[in-house]
Amino acid sequence: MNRLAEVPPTASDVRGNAKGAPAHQQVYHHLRNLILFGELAPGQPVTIQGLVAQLGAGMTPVREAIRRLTAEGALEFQGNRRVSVPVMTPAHIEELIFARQAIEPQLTIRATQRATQKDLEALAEIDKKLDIAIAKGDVGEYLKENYAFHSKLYSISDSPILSELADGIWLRYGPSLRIVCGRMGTQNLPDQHKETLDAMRAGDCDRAARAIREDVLQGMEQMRYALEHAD
Amino acid sequence: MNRLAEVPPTASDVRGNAKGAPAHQQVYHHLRNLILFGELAPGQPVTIQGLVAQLGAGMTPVREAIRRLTAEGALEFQGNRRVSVPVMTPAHIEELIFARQAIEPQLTIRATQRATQKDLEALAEIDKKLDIAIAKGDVGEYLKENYAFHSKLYSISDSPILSELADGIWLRYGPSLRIVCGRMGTQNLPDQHKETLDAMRAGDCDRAARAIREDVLQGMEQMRYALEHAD
DNA sequence: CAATGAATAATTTGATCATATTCTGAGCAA
DNA sequence: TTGCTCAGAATATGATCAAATTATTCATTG
Repeated sequence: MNRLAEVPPTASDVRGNAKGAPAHQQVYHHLRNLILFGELAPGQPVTIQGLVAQLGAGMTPVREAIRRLTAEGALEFQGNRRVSVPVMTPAHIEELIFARQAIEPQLTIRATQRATQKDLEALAEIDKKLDIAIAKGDVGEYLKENYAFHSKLYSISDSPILSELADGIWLRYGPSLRIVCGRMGTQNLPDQHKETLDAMRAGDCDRAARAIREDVLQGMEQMRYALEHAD
Repeated sequence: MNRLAEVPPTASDVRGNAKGAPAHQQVYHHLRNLILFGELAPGQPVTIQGLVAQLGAGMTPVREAIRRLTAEGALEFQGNRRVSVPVMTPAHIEELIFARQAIEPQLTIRATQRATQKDLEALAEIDKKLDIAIAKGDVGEYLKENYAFHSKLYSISDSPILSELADGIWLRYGPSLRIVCGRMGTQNLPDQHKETLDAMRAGDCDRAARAIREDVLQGMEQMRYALEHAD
């Protein structure tokens, strides 16, 4: 008993996977969301047997999910065969800043070229929810909607490889982002989304790219600053 | 019997891992090299049981290795639960070109800043072997040494995240690169390595970055051309 | 006598495998 | 064409083995 499929949806309501999906995918998505939205703290060890107990899944699916996340950089080997959530260092942030500002503007350009009316409306919708989350000071909701905005942008761009890269990068700073936001609240958060949307509506690739680049840089610099003044 | 550890080294001589490493890592590295150096053709299906038989490993390690490579984009799910080596499309190349020319120059800049005399000598050594391989028309050797050169550059840069990204990208076009080189031989291959080395010796970051960018672009454009005139 | 620390026992966790179950797609019958 | 059956392949499980960490013991020393 207590299989994953039988767990009540409230406990393990995992977004982004069908009910009938293979267990290893469900575990993967569950764990991924945990990491992406900061449910797991940096440095926290992730044990196979712990997840087996927590999710009511078998060892093999859990194992595979962990390998996958490890390959994506969302988890890291600790030399001895344990895995844990990576801790962010200034050097890591440096690299992530470069990678994001190199990739995301390009995705935005492509998205601008391909966006339909429907796409723009969907983005606007997400951005509205984001504003509400900020106004309410709801950090968890902010993280989800902010990710949703960028993620939607990726999917519009119709660039699977670059999207995957961007997604992978996002996964790497999820845990730390949560910590930073938790400390600073939702005020002073970057939001160049409206400028981005305006530019996209006008079909102005370069302006949209610049806006996203600005959004990315502001967010990352803020995170860097917060982490440097943490300990 | 017939465990991985007991197989004679000739059969499954897997580079880049210690003897005592866990089986899933050994399988991973083995399969990775197979893909990286074009032993597996694009489109070719990769079955779990096939690898179990071929490598003399158990199912679980093979399974994990496949998940990891899939996460890295070196293999892809085919919807139904088959896995195969991805085929390169013009759209994919487009994305890979952008990603490489965005990331590798930055890695080169960092490598130039950090390179010791020893590092430069190691690079020169690899480049010499590369020249020999080209002269001999040995495609397999060319692929290995060319990868070795860039890989060494990554490691000098001391930028783990960007290096991992670059490595992942490399993994995606390995199979196709093999095909292209097999068809065209080793003539007319790009080699801005000497220019890169010169610039690095002089500590000229920008010149080194430009040289690598040129190297990358030449190689990728050649591949694009070859693939477009393939079918 | 208390404190330290090396040696070892106990426990936790990871790695692997054999096996049972489920799923897919090809071949065949209606 | 549509539906059914079945072989083969993927998925999942729990048992077993191995490694590593933690706890404990006990002799030695200040």
